[in-house]
Amino acid sequence: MPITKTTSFNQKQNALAHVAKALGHPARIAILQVLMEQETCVCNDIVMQLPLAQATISQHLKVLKDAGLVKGEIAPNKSCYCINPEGWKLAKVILGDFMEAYEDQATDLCCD
Amino acid sequence: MPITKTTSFNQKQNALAHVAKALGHPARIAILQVLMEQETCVCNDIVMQLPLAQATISQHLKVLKDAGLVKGEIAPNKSCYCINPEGWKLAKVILGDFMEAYEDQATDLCCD
DNA sequence: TATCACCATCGTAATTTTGCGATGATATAA
DNA sequence: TTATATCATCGCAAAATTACGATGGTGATA
Repeated sequence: MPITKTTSFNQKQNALAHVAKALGHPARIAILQVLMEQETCVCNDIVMQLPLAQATISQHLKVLKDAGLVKGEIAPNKSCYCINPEGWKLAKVILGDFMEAYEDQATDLCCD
Repeated sequence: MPITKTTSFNQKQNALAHVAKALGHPARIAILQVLMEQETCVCNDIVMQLPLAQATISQHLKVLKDAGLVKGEIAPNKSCYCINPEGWKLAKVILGDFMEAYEDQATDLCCD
């Protein structure tokens, strides 16, 4: 595979793709929803609420952490895993800006 | 892999993940940006503007079509590939709703 | 008809993702 | 000290993604 993904595109494109990719799996969406509903940051309720093994959840959480959507203080026993407000806000802006960039002025001009 | 992704999660979660996944690759972002800048729907400028083979672009376009973000009338010669206004709007809502669902009320409560 | 431009699809190879059991590490509770 | 609970990580297997060359199909053009 000659083309190396990350070097061929600019920073914005890579950043956007990175966040979107993290959201690109239903399990990860479900995990985020659990974290949203959770007032306290107590964790591992995730494992109970989802039909996935603990190792799998942990893996998904890592992806979400890498994307900056989640942060976690791994204080064993008093575990803490929650949404990263800064990262979330940034993701919202990045995604929002991109989606807003297209205004459907061409609705009637385009294709059929 | 016992758990079959699509059956274990609800419709909304799958729909969201599906769109996000389509956005989860820099090449696809770049393709959409080309389509956004393109007033006319003339295509294959994409192939010229990106460092990817035609077959690869075509594959990415298929992913974007499946996600409803792009539509294409394959009228040979007078080709037409453009952003799908309806699908785009829907994606914007789906993504937007999800990202808005989290308000950072817990910024100070959470973790550290 | 033969050629050209445009695009989908097939076949293939490398890489990445996904999922899970097993294992280890760490702090608390018994 | 000995469990127990919580979570990360390793190792493995199956599946999906990514990229490309080659091929084929189709409409316009020479």
